[in-house]
Amino acid sequence: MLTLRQLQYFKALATHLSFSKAAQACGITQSTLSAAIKQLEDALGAELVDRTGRVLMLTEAGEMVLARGSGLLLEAEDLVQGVQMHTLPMTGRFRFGVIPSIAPYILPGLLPRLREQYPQLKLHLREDLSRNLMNALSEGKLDAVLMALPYNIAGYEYAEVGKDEFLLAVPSSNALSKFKTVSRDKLSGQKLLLLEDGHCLRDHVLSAVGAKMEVHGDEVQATSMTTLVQMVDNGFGLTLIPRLAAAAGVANGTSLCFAAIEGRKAMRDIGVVWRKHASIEGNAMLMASFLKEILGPVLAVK
Amino acid sequence: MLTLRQLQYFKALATHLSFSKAAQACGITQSTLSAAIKQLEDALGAELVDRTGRVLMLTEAGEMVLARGSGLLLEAEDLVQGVQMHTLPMTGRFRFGVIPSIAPYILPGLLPRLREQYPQLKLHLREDLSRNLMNALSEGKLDAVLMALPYNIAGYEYAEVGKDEFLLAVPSSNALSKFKTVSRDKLSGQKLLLLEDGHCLRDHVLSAVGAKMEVHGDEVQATSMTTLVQMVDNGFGLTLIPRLAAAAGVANGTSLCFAAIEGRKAMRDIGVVWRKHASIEGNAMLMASFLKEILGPVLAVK
DNA sequence: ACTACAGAATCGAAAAAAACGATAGCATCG
DNA sequence: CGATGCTATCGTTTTTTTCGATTCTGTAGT
Repeated sequence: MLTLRQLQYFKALATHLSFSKAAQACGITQSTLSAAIKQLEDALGAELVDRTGRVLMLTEAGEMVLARGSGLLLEAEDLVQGVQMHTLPMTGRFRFGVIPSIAPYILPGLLPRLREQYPQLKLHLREDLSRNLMNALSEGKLDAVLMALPYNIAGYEYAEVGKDEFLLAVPSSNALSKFKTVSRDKLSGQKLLLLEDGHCLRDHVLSAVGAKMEVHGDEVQATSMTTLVQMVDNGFGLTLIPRLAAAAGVANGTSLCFAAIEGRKAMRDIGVVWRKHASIEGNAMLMASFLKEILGPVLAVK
Repeated sequence: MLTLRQLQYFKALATHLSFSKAAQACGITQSTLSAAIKQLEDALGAELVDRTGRVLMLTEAGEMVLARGSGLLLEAEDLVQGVQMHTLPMTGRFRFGVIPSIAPYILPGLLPRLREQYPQLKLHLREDLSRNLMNALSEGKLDAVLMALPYNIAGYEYAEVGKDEFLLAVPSSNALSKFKTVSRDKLSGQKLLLLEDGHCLRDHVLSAVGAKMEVHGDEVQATSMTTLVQMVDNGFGLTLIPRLAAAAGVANGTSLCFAAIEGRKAMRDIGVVWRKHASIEGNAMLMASFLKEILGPVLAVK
């Protein structure tokens, strides 16, 4: 008879491609896992792994079982969560991914209030690039992601939290620093500093003003917004800073001046993303509206 | 920890709404089932059944678990089938539903050939009305259904086997019996005999010629095509018989004459239906093409 | 109100399954 | 031709499942 545990073990085996490593990862001995896999193979009437080669390989049937078995495990987990959620919303575990250009500027204000309003919620946080967070989301390793759009979230659910305006960050030495607002034309020829590749903020900033400005190559890519601010402060160029970060004081201790971009607003959408049909949906939406409330004063909520 | 067995037991409980009956149905004792349900409730952290009332009732959470749990069980079963199928097509169990207006006229020719070509296939047959077969299909109690269209099969997969022409069955005493073909106009005023309600053949025949003919009420509804043929033979009226049944000799021993309907062909589509994404798909399609081959000489395969 | 009854919960014992530790088998590689 | 790194297998221990018997509970009938 097929059991979920067998699938779980097999999934680990498929991930580690080693009986011993997989067993270790599952917290059982190799012999137990070996027996479980054999059971599974018996239940299915097919070999799932090819043990002949130098390295372990999944058979065609194995690939099939991995794909559908993973889905089954996800659904099973989701069923449990769904029931728990249904009985008591905003309790239990909530694994929340947040992108680096949001996390540091929102969490300090968020966590205490969240703990106050939903003391039962066990929040797990992970800060990473959008791409990695979305991967984790699809594999069921995260329940929801707080990220910035535009981003391809086809096949996912989305709840907007607010719109985050990009402000031009100018060192006081720069002539532009005396303006409250700056038109895109004035940016022509200015040097634009960006975060390193992979940060969605980089892409969003580029699409907001990139065409007008001179983008530097690899040598001047910052790994964090803090670094970026320092570089701007030292006259390496200009950059755009989300209002969220500016309001959180990312430029404290520098002489940076902020100016709004005139004309078509330069901004990104911030929102919560989760898997379709996931039973965490209730919590995700509650989290989104909670964030909206908190960020209302900061963001230009449309 | 959630297990598939718990879900299985819970599903039985939800069906029978009685611990003892469900246990009996599962082939276990009441105490075992009771314990399993308690385990499940612990794993999910919620009461699933309301034991207080006169009769057992599912809680809201229980309904949820039933719905999603059933899906999970279906998928699990499908996974097993899928792998078995993948390794060896046309082996193992194949639960096949066939409607009454097809089964008797096709099975005698089908079964021997099927056993010859696919000796490994364990065929389970069920003859019932389209509606009941489709219900069984959706609940995972059947793997595929051989039925006649038009019928609402939205959400299912379909492979056509062939087109089955309706022939006018006329007793030799009737003036129409001397024609090889009959136009619809000639049918005006003739009495039309039909199968009892629920048979799709009834609906198909009605839509083929019903407008032209005089349909009798409840008193002359036959419960099987054999009865219907006898009634026609005894002069109670006319009917349409699928070529499939005629070719199989449904009118043997009677003096019935068959005539084709002129003009727009009166016919039904015969095909195999199965659940979308079911791993039985390979077998279902093989079965369909096998049937097409066998029925080719009989049906007017377009 | 008391009793009888039906059905679910509980308990201890028995059976089955899972997990472990140690060891044997089997490739690959130096 | 060992040595090495893995997986399979075996006997034992531990845990889980199941059973049978009993107790408990709520309902209906007297």
